[in-house]
Amino acid sequence: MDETGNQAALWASIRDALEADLAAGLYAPGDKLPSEAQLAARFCANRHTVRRALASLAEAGIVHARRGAGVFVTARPTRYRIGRRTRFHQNLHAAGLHPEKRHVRLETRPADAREAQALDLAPGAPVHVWEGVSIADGTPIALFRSVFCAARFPALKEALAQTHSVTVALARCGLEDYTRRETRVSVSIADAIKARHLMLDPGAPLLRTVGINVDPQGRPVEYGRTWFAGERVELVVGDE
Amino acid sequence: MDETGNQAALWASIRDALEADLAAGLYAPGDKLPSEAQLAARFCANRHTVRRALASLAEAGIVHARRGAGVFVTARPTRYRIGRRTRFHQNLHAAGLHPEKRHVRLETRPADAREAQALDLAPGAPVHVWEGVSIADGTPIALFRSVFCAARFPALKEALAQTHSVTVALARCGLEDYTRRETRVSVSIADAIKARHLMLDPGAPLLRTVGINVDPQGRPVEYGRTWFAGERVELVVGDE
DNA sequence: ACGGATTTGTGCGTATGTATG
DNA sequence: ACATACATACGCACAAATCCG
Repeated sequence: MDETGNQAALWASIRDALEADLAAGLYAPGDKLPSEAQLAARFCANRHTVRRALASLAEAGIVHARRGAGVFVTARPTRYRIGRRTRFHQNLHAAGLHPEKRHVRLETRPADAREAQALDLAPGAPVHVWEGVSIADGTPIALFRSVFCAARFPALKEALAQTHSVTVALARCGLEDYTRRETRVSVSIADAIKARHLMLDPGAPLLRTVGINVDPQGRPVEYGRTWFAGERVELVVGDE
Repeated sequence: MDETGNQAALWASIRDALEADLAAGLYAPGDKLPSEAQLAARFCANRHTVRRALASLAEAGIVHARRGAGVFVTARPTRYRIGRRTRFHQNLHAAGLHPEKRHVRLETRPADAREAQALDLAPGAPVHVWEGVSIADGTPIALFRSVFCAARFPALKEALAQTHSVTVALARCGLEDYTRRETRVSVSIADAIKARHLMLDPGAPLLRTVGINVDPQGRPVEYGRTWFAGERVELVVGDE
């Protein structure tokens, strides 16, 4: 019988008990659960029965097992909302996290072909490039690279260096508002450099977004690429 | 020198030429490019210069190299738009692809906790579950699992079996219109079963979306989970 | 760098209760 | 009443990955 009827199966009770423990914060995200043998002893059940319960939790993405290591509480992915008004600080602050941005590179250089096309500039036109790591509550969330037209926003580089915020820096340069025209999402694999910045293993899956922010007249102002740590982020679209 | 202004660097020209070839469809996704030596001969440049161009393409995710094998065109043809009006057939048909859905499972069973919560049902309430593979031009794009309230749409199972279309089947059951309330995007890793369905290697990264479609009154009607083949799909959000 | 202990993954065998026809 | 199928539960053994001294 499923859990359809009169009596709950033992494994389902174990799952519920573990789920309650997790909800109560007894085990924090990233923590290792007691070994299957220990759990079997605690619930006075066979290890297979415990495994059935753990499988149910794993299927729901609540825990995940690593052979030889243990069963771990899946770190709650931070929900990152993407839409017409994607703002990093607002986004994470609303989620109760402490957002932070660390500089990796900030320079002015000629645009390459893709950047020029995205920003509707002549190839080789000077652009400000800001690269950094987005951090929430101390753990790196994403690596970003934003490109802006340097001719239109001459003072943007200093503004970014001072404010660490695209929204504020653009406002200082006279742009009151901007919106996201389109975001494309794909997967990519962390190379050695991205892995180091994000504190991941090389080869870890990343969520790659490419977006263009436009001014109220619809002209592109920012060409942004972001690589999110796949295991730490869930993107949310809709319901703006 | 970079492409610092006056004159385009040779490697950039080579990259642009290759990119044009790719855009022209000269090399199809998955194809192997000519060897670096052959390309060097074609462009009358040193192999290092060709490698610089290929590196630029690889960095953009357009090609990827496999040591000892060659440089391959990254298969990322399908841009799949997600938004308030996500419709599989429309979506791919608009992209000039031939969409198709293959049944994997179609059954009625009690809802599990998550499904019940998503659809706002009592736990264990009967739901129709439709699972299948979305195919575009013969290659599998995604694995989907859709859950509907069986009490509200008693005839939906047959309608799905006949029409292979959520939109049409729901219309037959009296629901004229529905919209996507929210979509969550995350990465996951293909297990053996998903890999077989999607014709991928186990361990390949997937784009996982979880979405809820609601009727005009805002009541949830479909709880849909989809696993896209990461290397074959790019999700597009915005500009609806 | 290596070995042994720990932990999860997998397979098989057995037994029992329950729903189905 | 009976056979069958299925989910549940337990036990044992070994493989594979990991951890730690």
